[in-house]
Amino acid sequence: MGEGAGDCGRGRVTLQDVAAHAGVSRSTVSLVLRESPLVAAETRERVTRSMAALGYVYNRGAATMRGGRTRTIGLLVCEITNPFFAELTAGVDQVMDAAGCATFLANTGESADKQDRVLQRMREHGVDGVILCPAAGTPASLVGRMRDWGLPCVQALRHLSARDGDYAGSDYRLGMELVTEHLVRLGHERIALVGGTLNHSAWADRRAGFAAALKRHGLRADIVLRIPLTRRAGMEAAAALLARSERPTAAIAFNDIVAIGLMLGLSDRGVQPGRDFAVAGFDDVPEAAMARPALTTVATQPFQIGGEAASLLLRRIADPHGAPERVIVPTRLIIRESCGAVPRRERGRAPRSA
Amino acid sequence: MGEGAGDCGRGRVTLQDVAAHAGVSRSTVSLVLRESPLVAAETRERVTRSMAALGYVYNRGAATMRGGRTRTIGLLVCEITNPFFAELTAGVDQVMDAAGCATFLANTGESADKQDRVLQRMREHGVDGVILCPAAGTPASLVGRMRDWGLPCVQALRHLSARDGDYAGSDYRLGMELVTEHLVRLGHERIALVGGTLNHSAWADRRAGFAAALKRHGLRADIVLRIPLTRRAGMEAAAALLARSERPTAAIAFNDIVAIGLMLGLSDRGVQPGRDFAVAGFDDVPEAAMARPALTTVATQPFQIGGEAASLLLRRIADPHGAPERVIVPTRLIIRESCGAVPRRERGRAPRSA
DNA sequence: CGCGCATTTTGGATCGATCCAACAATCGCG
DNA sequence: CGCGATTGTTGGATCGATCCAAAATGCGCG
Repeated sequence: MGEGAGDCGRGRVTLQDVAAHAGVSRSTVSLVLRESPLVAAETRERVTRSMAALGYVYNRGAATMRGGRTRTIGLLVCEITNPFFAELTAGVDQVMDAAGCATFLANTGESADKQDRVLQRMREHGVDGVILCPAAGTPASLVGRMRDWGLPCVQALRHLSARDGDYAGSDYRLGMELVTEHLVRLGHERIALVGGTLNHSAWADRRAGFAAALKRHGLRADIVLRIPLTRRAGMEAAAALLARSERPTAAIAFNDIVAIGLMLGLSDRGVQPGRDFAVAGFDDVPEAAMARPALTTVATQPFQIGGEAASLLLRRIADPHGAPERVIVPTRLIIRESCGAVPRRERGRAPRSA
Repeated sequence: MGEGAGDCGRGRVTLQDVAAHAGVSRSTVSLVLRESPLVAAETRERVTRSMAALGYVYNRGAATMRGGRTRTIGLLVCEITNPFFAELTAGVDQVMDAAGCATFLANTGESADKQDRVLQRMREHGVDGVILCPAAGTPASLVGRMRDWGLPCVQALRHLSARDGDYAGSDYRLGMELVTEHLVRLGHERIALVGGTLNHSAWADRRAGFAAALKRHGLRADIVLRIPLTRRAGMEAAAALLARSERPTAAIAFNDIVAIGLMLGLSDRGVQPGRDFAVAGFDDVPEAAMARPALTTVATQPFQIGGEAASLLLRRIADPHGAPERVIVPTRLIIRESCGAVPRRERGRAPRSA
């Protein structure tokens, strides 16, 4: 069917074909495509009809060659199966879709090697910019290297250097101070921090907030466990916590997943979280409200962070030489049941959260 | 630094520049790039060094124009924040990364409109193919339309027509028969099915399996609830289940998230899942093994499905006119505690699963 | 009518890599 | 030495859209 250009499908309709069909020149069709006010209404109408009739598809690759942008960005996350990164991704997608940009996704799996490889590939594809959740072990020099490449980059959730480059994330430090203060107010003096095995800013910030809050009250921040960030590892960490000589009465986990595992491990050992032991999480994933007891945690709004990171990247692409920005999405302490009763015995049972 | 081509960064190094630096022609550099055996070892060496010295980046867009593939594919998922789709995405990423392809991700949010828009955009970017988890309400004609476009497409998890086009997914029907049989064997006669609000093949298949298994035993499949696929809706569905005149003794949920919500709702109402009421899930997300009681469910291995979908798409791109394939990843019934005791009273407490 | 001016339209050059046919260099061998 | 085969290398044309300077068109007005 149609102009009989090729044999069987790969005969793509070009702007030239549309021009011939509408009886105008390539240039005019190009102007119509880009909604230039220069073309007469009647001509525009005719060309538009020809495009529809031939089933024309814009070839963005060809357009790019003549010096333009690709309207394409890259998103590198550490672990897409982590709901936290999945939410971030959804936020990025929403903003980028609205801006008419397509997003390359790559799951680095915390491997700096894969991250390098993927970044290289995205460069070859000519992405206009990148949103990067740096894998643990990424050298801080990467930011400078990307600047040399002329590739706009927004770091998200984690950053390689405290002052360098664009960044969107939460104030983990403040969030951690909030929960820690909360536990101290409830009377806890021996509070454990249960973190991941990897070193990156999201961990350093949490740890700093934890230490700062305890220090303010003359308490020591010396109970720190480092375990894989899985439900199961959290469950197993309960034993380690209970076995300590000076047994802690509360624990704050790096994230909700670990906190929920921790609660399970505690109750499996006859220690009821929220009554015999306080547990707090971080992130406020949907699961947290549904846990039993419902989990006290710090909301970090990853979807919003994703949206902010995307908007910031679009701004940076439009103005590559602008001053670096750091967008901090506020955290909120969400008080539920899991830190409820300790150390005073509570009256009956804690109220259900809505 | 370097050749001083442009003013401040956008002066990209081209193949021509490399050629000049190495004292050969464009064509030779191009051959080196594509690892042709035609180039002399000494020349190859020299060119390689020049590329490194100038910081050359391959421009895949330009290469594409001359008729080649983009080495780019599109992945359209319904809801990336659903762990099931996130796992699928990770599986796709793994295979595509290994094949040197970049993946455009789009989150359609079950909107056929957004799906159309995104598909169009991906066509403009010249993707070599698409992995599509069709949004609910997608017209079955889409498969044919994509064929007309000459755009290879693998449907994943859901399909628009039972026989048309390439597909990778689980055998939901068989999986559902397995759980249903399991519950019947345990003595249940009034079993509820708790599904989502949307109509698509993943629901139709489950429902068919449920009905078939019950019919084999002369039981009626008439208790079917349709609720949003969230933990909270599952929790609220417990009330509806318990309120029915002929109260069911067991329920199978569309997925684990709903099942876990259901269990919470039941125990909040004093009905202990696994003892007073049997609950089964679907998918086997990590959370299922950690729930209390641990959830009996059907493992569907979304990561593997993603990998299979990606491999199939690569095959289809290599051979666009090959016969359609349907890859079915087997399901497994995972028996844990949540269907334990009913209807006979059980001795003591169910054993903990490892 | 011819000129200036505003409005539309146009063809050639261009982006950066690939394809292809042709060419240069080297070698074996009768 | 001449010829064909083999091995390396090359320049011109090409992909499809955009940029730009220039041309065509229409219109008002002295």
